[in-house]
Amino acid sequence: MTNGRSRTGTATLEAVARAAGVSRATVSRVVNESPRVSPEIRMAVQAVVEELGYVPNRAARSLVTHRSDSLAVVIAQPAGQVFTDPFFPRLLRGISSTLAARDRQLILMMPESAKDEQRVGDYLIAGHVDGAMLVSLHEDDPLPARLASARVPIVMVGRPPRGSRVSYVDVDNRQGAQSAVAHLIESGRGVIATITGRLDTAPGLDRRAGYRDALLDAGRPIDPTLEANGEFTRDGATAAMAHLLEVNPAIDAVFAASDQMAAAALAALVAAGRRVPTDVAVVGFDDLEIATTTTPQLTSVRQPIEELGREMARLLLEGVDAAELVPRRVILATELVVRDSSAGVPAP
Amino acid sequence: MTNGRSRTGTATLEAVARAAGVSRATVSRVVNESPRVSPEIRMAVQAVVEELGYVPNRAARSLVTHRSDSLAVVIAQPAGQVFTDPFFPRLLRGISSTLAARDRQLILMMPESAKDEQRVGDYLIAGHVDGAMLVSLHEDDPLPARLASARVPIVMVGRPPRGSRVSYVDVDNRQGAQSAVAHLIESGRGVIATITGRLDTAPGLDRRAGYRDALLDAGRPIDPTLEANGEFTRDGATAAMAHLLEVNPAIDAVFAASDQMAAAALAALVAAGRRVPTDVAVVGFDDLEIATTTTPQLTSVRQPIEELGREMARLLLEGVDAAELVPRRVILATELVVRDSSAGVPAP
DNA sequence: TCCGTCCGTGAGAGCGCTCTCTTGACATGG
DNA sequence: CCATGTCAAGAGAGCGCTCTCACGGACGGA
Repeated sequence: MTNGRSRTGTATLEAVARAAGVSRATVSRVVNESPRVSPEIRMAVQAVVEELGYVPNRAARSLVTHRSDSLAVVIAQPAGQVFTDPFFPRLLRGISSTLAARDRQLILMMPESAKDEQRVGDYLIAGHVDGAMLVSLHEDDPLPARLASARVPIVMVGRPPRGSRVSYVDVDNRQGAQSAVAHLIESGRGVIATITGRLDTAPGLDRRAGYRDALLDAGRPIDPTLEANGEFTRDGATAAMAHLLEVNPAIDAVFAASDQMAAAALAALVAAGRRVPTDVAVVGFDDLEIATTTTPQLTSVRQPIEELGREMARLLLEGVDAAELVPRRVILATELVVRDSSAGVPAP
Repeated sequence: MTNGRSRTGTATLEAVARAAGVSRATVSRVVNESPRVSPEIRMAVQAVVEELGYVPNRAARSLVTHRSDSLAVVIAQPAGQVFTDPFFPRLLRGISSTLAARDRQLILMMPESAKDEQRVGDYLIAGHVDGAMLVSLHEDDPLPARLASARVPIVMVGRPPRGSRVSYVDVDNRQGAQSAVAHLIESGRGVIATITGRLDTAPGLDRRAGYRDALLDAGRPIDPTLEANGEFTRDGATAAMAHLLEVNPAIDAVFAASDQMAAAALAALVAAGRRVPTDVAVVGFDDLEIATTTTPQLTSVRQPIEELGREMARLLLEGVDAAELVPRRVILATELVVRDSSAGVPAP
């Protein structure tokens, strides 16, 4: 103790062993739930552990097992980008809940520069953690490959680009979009447009694909003039909506690939004199808070974000225990939340 | 290695010492930047360290130093409560940046139940971390006291209740509110109301106090009928606004203790046929995204959240190194961001 | 009854590091 | 010239744990 303050929890294996009249090894077995201990001794030792408030020293354990029992979460947010929605907290919560249940530590790393990220890589490769969860890396980030070649188990969130061989967890963007558009079709909408997200991202592409799926499923044609790129931004969506109305005034429904864009589209529609949902129905994606603050409230596709986190952690723990690194993936279903913006049937 | 996979970074102090032809102790001195090493030997050892890619084993170091070089962040979000704003990510980012710069690890813990929190406490007290940052605990949470009595250095965010003797970092809510209201006064508003937050919270009280300060500073009286409790909720603010208009129809400005409430108040004003900002000016607090999505955009008080995080980490690191636990506090200034909702001068 | 087997338990090594103590080289002062 | 001081460097103990191996008693079959 360099600072002169004492810590509790000072009980050691040795102390417990002495108090219980057994050897260190036996206490270790009890603590680690080895079956090779007789019931009586187990009970006796557990009692002493309880009494002394013994907590294993992770450092000592780690030193010999070469396991740290801690997993890293790397959130590499592109420089300066703001956190505009509660995605990260919810994801972290999911991850945290799984790790806590398995008695693992969550080490959070948020590199802000390329240099930071280099350091993060060094750290992870040095074996200080048993594995890492990678969130929100840009497409050409070298970290996944670096970790993979150092044989550090990793799990990513979101479908990785270029079919790289890593484990990942994702939301079923395609099916989510499909169900949203199917809902519009079922509720009687005739001319359904979409405002797509950035088409160099997996969600952007997948959500457009889901939109097309739904149309084709219903035997309708794909009309390129009903698709406009909103770049996942508010301004992009405003422009896209205006463009769509101009090219195709008969539009009576819009599926936007994000709630942000849906909100902007809604405003643009109102500005253009359309009534929502009477004249035009609007559906978003993500089910953020903004979906409930617009008038009317937005129908949207809800993502199971906490579960995404839980699955990431679970997958990673499996990977850590596995003898070999076999890439695995988990795709989670979404849920359509119907609100006023898609209610009613269009006027005849 | 239980899983048969090898790790890099296997170089040990011993290996470096052998390669450099010195003793382990000398390498240790070089690595830990002890001045008691001759320049030549230092250089030689550093070269070998570089060459072998040696990275100290934290577990081994921790075992002898009784320091973990890791700090916990405990986010105890009241059960089920949603994360509606980007406060946590930004705070974490600030914390992370300071810790990374000092080569410390950030261990994130998000207890979801009382049982979880008990475990978190056990963990922290067991000495696995050098200190803890506590975020968003409810007022009667036993954790701070528990940690304090176990002599675990802690720092909290937000003024703690009942003048307890812990270090904390906070935003100057009072001054922030004061500047917002002063701005309304300066721009010619005559009857300024406030929608307060929950008055059992420090921010709720402090922001109301700031509102009153500004009025008194301008030589105006405090009129209780101009204060209505919005409970920090949208619905509460809607009701509060309606009530204020009823009691005092001459209102030409409203200071709401949060952007959420300001947005609701704005909607209520519009619904009541008032023009914003022509008839009534509206100012919020927090400067969340919502402040820029309303029409007109909201003037608001911006909090330096990243800096809050940085200060927390800095304060905690100081506390860890200190010989004694002396509670310290840091109060950060806010910044008024003027937008359209408070523009112009009221109609005569 | 004797031997082989099984299994609960203990002894002891050693994980990689820090830190105290010791050693020895060299400079300085009486 | 020797006592003394200074300082770089090494030797070695030991942090708290796990894990292998050895041991000894119980048990079953011949």
